[in-house]
Amino acid sequence: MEPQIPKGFRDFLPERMRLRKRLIAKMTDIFERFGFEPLDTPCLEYAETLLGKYGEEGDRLIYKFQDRGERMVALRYDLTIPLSRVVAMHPEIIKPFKRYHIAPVWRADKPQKGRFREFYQCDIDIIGTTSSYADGELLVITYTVLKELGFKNFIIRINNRKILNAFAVNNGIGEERLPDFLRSLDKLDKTGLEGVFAELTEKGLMNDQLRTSLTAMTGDSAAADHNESLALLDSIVMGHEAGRQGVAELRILHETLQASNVDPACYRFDFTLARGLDYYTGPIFETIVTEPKIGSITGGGRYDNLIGLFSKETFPATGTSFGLERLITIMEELGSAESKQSLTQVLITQFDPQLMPHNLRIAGMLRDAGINTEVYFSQDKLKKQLTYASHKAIPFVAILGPDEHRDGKITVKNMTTGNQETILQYDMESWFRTQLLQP
RNA sequence: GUGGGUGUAGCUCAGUGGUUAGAGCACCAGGUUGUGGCCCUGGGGGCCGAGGGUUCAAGUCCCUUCAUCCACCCCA
Repeated sequence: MEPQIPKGFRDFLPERMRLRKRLIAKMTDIFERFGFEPLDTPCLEYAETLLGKYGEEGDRLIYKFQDRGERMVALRYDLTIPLSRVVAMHPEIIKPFKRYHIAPVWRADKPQKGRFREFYQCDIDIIGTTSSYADGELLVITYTVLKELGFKNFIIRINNRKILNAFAVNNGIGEERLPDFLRSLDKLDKTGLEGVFAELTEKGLMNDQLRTSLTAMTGDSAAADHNESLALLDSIVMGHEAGRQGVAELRILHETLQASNVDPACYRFDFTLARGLDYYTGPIFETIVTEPKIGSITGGGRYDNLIGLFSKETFPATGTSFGLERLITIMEELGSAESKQSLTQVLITQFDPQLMPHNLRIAGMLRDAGINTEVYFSQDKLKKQLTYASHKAIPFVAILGPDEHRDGKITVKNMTTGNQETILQYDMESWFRTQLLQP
């Protein structure tokens, strides 16, 4: 039969897998540095747990089916709802609860560049505090991760749902039309002000006051100075108490970023950021990269009411998510991806089947010394064995022939330089150690 | 869900309706019976995505279908 892989799903061959593992290790390291702890949950949830949490479009994209007990189950759509369920089921968890979760999620979407049906999210969330310093910390972590991965041209866009609400109220848009309004506003980057006006008109949301306000707002939305941007935001929430509070929260984010030495060029208070999910209640943020056009690479925000859906108590919460596949796509396009070198450090060639026990013994010694070692299994010509090492980019080869064996020696070869020497087996470990330390 | 592009060797792609469908790279073997990369020689590989149609003749034209990529919607 014809081998096939489901549409939108992918195999990760070793070369790519090495990069993925390295990235995940890096993020894990940073998350733990900030005091986050790991969590994992099942890939399957009851459908009712997920449905109705992501809006209409979200429900359509959830993979769902019946299990043998005829219950509707669904593959998780993100990591936030499972987290909410966990927190609601375990009220004893000490707050604030800071957890990270790196795992695949599934969406029955139509695949595209940088978009798949199975993809990894890397989430960090802080449950149980309303402090804006928590939101600020998420942004500092976002910055740290991208910096340490070697990213240069990225901008963290920051806004607050409270400000958007205030703006809508002040400009005659009813609460029930807010999601519609936000969706149109979010397209400003793509379609420009005229495009947004056109779409708002089509939706019947357009009015003169709105036109004036939006024109005024977006005119200098690219204000270089963050204090100016914040002042501008103040002016649009005029007379709206929750809106004022929203700006105050952003001031704390700004304070946090400044005190953490985050490059001011890497973030922006951006009134036009809306984000799709309905459940955000406070600060929202996402990161865009300018070089390869690929959409956002991180996204998140505060969702103080979500966990309440699963519990009598309410839990304030804030979180953000990194798109692993998109980070990788960018790293590959920018050429900062991993070298092709094998993880195997030494290949022990087979000279004579009679000597295999000695090959195995030597391999064991090297492995005990922490050196990744493989033995060649077949009795092929030495030429072929070296070709194998060469093609797999294994940096060192050890040859044990009858001559070496007789003298208790071994021939060791550096495949990069081509140099080789015959040394005592006793000295082998320190020889490799010295060589491996060199760049 | 809507609209476009592309399907020829493992990969990247040539191929004016007209013999037996090609190239580069990759792969295998030999040149070298204890030594990879460079070079030379040779070799294996293809239902030209699938199905139907037009034609004396189809990789090439038409229709259908599938796959894939891109854009929209939405999103990481």
